[in-house]
Amino acid sequence: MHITADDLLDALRAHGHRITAPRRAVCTVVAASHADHLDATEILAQVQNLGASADQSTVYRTLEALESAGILTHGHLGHRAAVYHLATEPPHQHLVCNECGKTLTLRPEEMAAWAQAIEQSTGFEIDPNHFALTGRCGRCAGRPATG
Amino acid sequence: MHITADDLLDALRAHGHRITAPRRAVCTVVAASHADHLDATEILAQVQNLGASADQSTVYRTLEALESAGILTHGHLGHRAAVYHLATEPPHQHLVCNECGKTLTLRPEEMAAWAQAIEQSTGFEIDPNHFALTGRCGRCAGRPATG
DNA sequence: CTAGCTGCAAAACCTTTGCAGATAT
DNA sequence: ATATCTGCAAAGGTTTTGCAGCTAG
Repeated sequence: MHITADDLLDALRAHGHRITAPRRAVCTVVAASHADHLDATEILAQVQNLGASADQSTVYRTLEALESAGILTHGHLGHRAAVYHLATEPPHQHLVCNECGKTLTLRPEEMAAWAQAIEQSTGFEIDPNHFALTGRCGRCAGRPATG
Repeated sequence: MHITADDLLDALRAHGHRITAPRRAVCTVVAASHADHLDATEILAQVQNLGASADQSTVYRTLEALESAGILTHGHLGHRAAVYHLATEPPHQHLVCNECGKTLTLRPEEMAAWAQAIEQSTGFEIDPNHFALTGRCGRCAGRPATG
């Protein structure tokens, strides 16, 4: 089951944050965008689409509150603004093509073996959500996928 | 052998760029920092340490010229400014610890098998230089390296 | 000579911050 | 009642851009 706006509001409450109209709107947008990767500007735009009003700084502060409640995280897809996703989404590594800008997502299984090998040899525990890897997609590299 | 400032200047010339005093200075700094990862501000500072003068915008424009000549690349280590390194350095993936900020470097062999697996299943050709991966280092995760 | 480079200054971009007034609890 | 939140406006840091003049080739 997907997280709802109320779940997010509950998480805020549980962490001692207050519930206000702008926060309700941001939570509604974030809950509705569970699978997308919206940046703060896009979140603001959708809040306004809802007929609500909020300042950009309020959006950032609300997103920060959600992150501090452990229910939201942000990551970086290339040079654009940070994108936000629910912490309950399965962790996934993004691959962004330098040439055409296309983003693909690596499933956890495709990361796991490698991440574990790194972890064993270096002790380093990779957080796949935070930064995308860049390179060239199959089309741009002229090397179509075999799978 | 390492690349010298003259090699960099030759590369610029070969790509139809002109050689000027600020460019000589930037190339000297970049050649001298072959193993480091300097950002544009640090490069400017070192240019000035050399007694040369250059505007920040000239530094950026020179770095861009070197990149367009294919001899320099930049990458992102977390949220700081972009860092530059010679394209002739062996490709290496950086791992940056979210907690203590420590950066470690993965040797090409540690990337290769995984990168090839990704490439075969998705066609995507990973450029390991561009973005660091984040996570927690062994010390911060309380999980010391075994190798 | 002239295309390309320079410094300066200003803008763009994303994000954070200071503040005085408003509001949830 | 009061700690927290809000909007506004301004600043932060990095990078880009416009421009008039300078300079390498």
